[in-house]
Amino acid sequence: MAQRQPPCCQEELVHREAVERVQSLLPADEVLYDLAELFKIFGDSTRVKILYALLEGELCVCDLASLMEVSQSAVSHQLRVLKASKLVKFRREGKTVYYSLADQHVTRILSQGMEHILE
Amino acid sequence: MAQRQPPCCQEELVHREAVERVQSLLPADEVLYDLAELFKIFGDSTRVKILYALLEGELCVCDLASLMEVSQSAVSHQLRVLKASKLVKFRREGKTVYYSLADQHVTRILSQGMEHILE
DNA sequence: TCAACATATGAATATATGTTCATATAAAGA
DNA sequence: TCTTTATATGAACATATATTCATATGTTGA
Repeated sequence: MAQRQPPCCQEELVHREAVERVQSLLPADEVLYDLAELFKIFGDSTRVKILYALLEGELCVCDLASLMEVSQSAVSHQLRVLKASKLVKFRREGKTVYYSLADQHVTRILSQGMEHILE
Repeated sequence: MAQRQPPCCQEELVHREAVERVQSLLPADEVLYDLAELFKIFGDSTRVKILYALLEGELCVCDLASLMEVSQSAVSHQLRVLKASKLVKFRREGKTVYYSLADQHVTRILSQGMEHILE
């Protein structure tokens, strides 16, 4: 994580003012770390596909498994991740567990990303 | 990737209509894959920090290195990734290379993510 | 052309993470 | 209670990826 590196921009004032200004404006490292962790969740095609599928409404685990074309186990593991990040919620009905999106952020994040891609 | 799994939801119609409907609405696998690849870029704290820093304006590589507290090499490697995803652009001025955000999507994606986190 | 600096990049390494396999838990019905 | 079905989870393995180190490339000025 940290490092000590050979000279870089030794000319004293790299662009000191700029760097200091940005530094004062940057969110705390912890926040940036959490943010990265959030995006990491979206950074897997199985999970993205699950999220996209849930845009249409709730689905049970095996519905998702057949959609994804991955094993029930894999889906379940991923749902666990999504659950932990509060991106999805679930309700149990007998043996079946139905998952759905937790809030609107998922929709917005997905569509912003999609916009970038489709350009 | 693929799999053949023990019975899951054998009861014939999992929720066949729902699954088929969602299936017809889902973007192509390739698109979903690209989308995940995009988010993967945001899923690293060094890169997120770089992007956040660039929100304030252009910075050179060593400015970024000192902000990030990582080596010049590490920053450069990450800038390469960001460049490849068209999230940042750059201009050269003598020996110095200045990076800046490529478009507004970065801003929007970051802020949507931030909103989710701060809840 | 040579020296110095800013940046880029290849190789190696360490770590993170997704899937599979086996199995556990939970609910329903006989 | 026993069985079946749906889901969850732990361990192991394979792959992906971020950083470091060494070095290359590109630019400026002497």
